[in-house]
Amino acid sequence: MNKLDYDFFNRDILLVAEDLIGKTLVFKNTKYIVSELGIYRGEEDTACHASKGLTNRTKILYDEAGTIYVYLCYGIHNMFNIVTGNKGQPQAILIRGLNNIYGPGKITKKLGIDRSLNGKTVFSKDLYFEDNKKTYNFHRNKRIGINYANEIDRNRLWNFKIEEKDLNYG
DNA sequence: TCAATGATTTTG
DNA sequence: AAAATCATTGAT
Repeated sequence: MNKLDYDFFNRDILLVAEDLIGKTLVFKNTKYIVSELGIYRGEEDTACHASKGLTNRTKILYDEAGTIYVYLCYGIHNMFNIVTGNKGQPQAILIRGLNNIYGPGKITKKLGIDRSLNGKTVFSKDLYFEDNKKTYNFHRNKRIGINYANEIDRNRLWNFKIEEKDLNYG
């Protein structure tokens, strides 16, 4: 019905991110509002894992739109990303907030998402996104945790966030 | 402000 | 083969 399809994700990541913030993630029949996300856009983005080119780890970013990219950060936290854009164009959206839970590692811990989902897609029965026909007010902030990137990329407003007070479920 | 904790990447 | 680097979090 309102399931977000391949064409939705097969666009430039900035367009996808604008539309994905505030949409619903359906994971194992439970619904969550996407309340915060981060954008990592191509080899030119020094904050993006693909800035070092194609490696065994980053090759997943070059895959089809809608592919899931999960990697382990700091040996503890699984990071849940969705690949966007044309195949061969390494872009991914990091899901940083669901409902009032903010923090990419907290989300995957709560939902039980780990690297076994790496390479799967967001077009499955257990995991997909849908349009809830609602609009939310959100803010554009600097990305978090990317001090290793150059100044231009550090200053990009590629973190989108819906404040908790602006969330309404129902 | 700092330790936990391990896959990935580089040779610091 | 060894060291450094992390898209973080929760506890001091």
